[in-house]
Amino acid sequence: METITTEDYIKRIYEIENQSGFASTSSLAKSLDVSDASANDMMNRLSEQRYAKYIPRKGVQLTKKGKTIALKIVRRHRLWEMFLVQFLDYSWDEIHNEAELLEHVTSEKMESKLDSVLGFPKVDPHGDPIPSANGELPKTNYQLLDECNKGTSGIISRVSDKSPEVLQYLTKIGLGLKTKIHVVEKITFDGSIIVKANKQTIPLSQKLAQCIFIKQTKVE
Amino acid sequence: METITTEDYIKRIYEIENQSGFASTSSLAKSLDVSDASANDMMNRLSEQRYAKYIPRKGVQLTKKGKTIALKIVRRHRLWEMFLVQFLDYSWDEIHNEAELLEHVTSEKMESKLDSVLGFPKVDPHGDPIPSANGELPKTNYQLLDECNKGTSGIISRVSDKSPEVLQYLTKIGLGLKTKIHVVEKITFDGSIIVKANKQTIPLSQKLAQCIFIKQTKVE
DNA sequence: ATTTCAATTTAGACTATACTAAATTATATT
DNA sequence: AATATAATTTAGTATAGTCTAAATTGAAAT
Repeated sequence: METITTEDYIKRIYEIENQSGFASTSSLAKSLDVSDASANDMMNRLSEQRYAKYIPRKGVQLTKKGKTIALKIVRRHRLWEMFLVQFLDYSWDEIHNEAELLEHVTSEKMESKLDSVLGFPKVDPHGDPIPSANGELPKTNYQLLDECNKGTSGIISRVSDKSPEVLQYLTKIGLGLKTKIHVVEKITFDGSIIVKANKQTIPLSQKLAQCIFIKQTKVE
Repeated sequence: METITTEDYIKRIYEIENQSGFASTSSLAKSLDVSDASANDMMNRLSEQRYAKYIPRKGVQLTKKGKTIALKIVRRHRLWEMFLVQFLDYSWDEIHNEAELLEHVTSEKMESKLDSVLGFPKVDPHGDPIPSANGELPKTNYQLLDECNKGTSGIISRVSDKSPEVLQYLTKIGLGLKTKIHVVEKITFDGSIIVKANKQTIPLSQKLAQCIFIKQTKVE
């Protein structure tokens, strides 16, 4: 059976692996804020217990067993986030850390009751897809705002950064899920991007534009 | 800061202490299903950290610090139980173990949001009083059914046993919180008690009658 | 007063997780 | 090819929790 710690590692490996194919010792250590030695240790243990395949000096990749756990936890995390927003009146910038704890104390029964009272949602309050009970992840077809050309229109559909600062800032400037935006200008100098939304013209740094996904309505 | 384990010990000490004044090594060990040695160990650690006063060969008693923690956890436990029943459609026999986990991952914010969406409840689904945010326990004035005389009438207001078996059995024979009952007969032979409820005559073992508290409406 | 038995405590060992410091290896640069 | 740098691994140690087995203590019964 998995401990909270191993669940956290597994989930993090899953996330890193999705981005770069392998979770290296140092990426994992940095991401979980532990020493490289600790991460290395855990990689060995996870590999012994067949949650991950360990390729020395390269990193780990989850096995099927590991991936199943990861998706379970991601599912629970996202269901809880929905729940906090819809039933406890939380806002999208306050939920990540709470769900980070709740995800580890969720029974099958609770998971399915949550799912049901929420009306079987497909995405969470940040637009992240919620894996199904049997571990399937709905495919989405979003475009990174940073990669959209001038003239593109779309609807904000996902924000990948979960830090309160970023989410609060977006709220402050009037951007949230479902907001319609239009790319007015791309500044080559610093990669920033100027969009129109809610009848306002808003400049976004490149870094910010790299956290925002839109569903395109018009391609230029 | 408290770990989940120490929180569990503290809560259990609180419960045992309320019943018998002291939590002894063996009572604690038995109740938490650990060895006497482990319980003894923890008693020492809790005492070092000033959660409890340890009287050798006698047992522990919570300090003010310890009692504050205990009440916090009890509060969270009972709020979650309410929540599971009211929002997730759980029944009273399914909630104890779930709340046992949730109570340890509950922030101040979550606690107060729960309290508020529930309408600041005073008791949980088993009739147990919910400590207030500043650690006060509403006083109740209930009578143990086992101690009621023939002729007494009242309303079931609290069930102290939290095991699914007992709670399911009560449900099955038509007894729950708010059920009106009347003591028809007390059998000296085995201590059992015969009550009338929902127009039915129901025999209850002494052991069962010792789990049920009523609010008296008529004393004989 | 002594014995006996149950409860308590101590001793020693194990696991999971973390750390720091040192050693090793791989990669990139000259 | 030789070296410098960065990443990884190993070694050794710490802490919180668990256990079993042995030693101690206290209280009840003879």
